[in-house]
Amino acid sequence: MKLSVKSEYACLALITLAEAYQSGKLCSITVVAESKGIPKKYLEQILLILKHGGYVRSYKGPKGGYKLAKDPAQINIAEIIRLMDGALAPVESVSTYFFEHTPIEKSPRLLEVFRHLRNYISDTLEQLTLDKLVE
Amino acid sequence: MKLSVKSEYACLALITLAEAYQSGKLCSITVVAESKGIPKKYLEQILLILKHGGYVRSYKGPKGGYKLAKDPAQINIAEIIRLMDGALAPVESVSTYFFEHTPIEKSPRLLEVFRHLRNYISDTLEQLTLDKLVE
DNA sequence: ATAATAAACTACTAATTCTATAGACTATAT
DNA sequence: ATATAGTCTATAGAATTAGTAGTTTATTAT
Repeated sequence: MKLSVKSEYACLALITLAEAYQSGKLCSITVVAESKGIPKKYLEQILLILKHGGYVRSYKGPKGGYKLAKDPAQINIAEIIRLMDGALAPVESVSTYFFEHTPIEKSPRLLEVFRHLRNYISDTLEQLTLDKLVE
Repeated sequence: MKLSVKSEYACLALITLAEAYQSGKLCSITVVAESKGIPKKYLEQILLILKHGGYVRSYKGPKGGYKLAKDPAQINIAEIIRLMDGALAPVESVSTYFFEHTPIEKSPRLLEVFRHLRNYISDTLEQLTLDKLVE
């Protein structure tokens, strides 16, 4: 019931890019990694996933780097975590994305509570867009 | 951001024992395992942890088995999950139990949201006592 | 007493996941 | 041409998870 470091890194990287969004400037992997204390080679993979997900754009060569592909207000934390870690659900079977049989189904009331928690977390993080996270 | 199977098994086992609580009858590991579809030898370990945690009492020998050590209304799901899986926090650094440095600290606003989620999950599961889960 | 039953305990293993590193390749600005 | 910066694939070490195995201890019934 915890967030992966990978998701945390993804959020931090996007926040960094969101801060640079107004100026239109690019940020290199190195700059992002150093500003947030993220291992550079690991961040590389994370940014690639974000790129394939359509959240960032990249430019090669000197003066190259990354920038957000859309407005910070159009990117929410829920979708980022889902992209990096999979479903947000506290229990797999509560997920709306997959349905796997898990033992907890044997208690409908417990399942109900976890479903509620999933919705709450989901709603909260869907409303949390990058513009609300820039300093 | 998901619950372990171990926690799910623990909750289901306790619900089973809560259902037998009024009658005062004991439930053997075999009975609990079969009624909830839990691997018997794994459940054995889980019940042992619950016993050491003071949640259940056990009796050896023929006619032996397990029963709750306290009233179902005195046992909440939050403490069970903490016992089995550790802190409930969606992010370690939000935990009140340990303080470890995690990357997310670099964004106080994000940390704030996760802290809120932790409290919400915690409060919800602390109010969820076993008596509310019996059929 | 003894056999049967059921919990207690310890050790182990197989698979998966997570975090991170390595290195070769491609594109681009100067 | 060269340096810079992203792309891609592979891999490795550690930790965790879920589950199994086997032996020991206590208790009940015969």
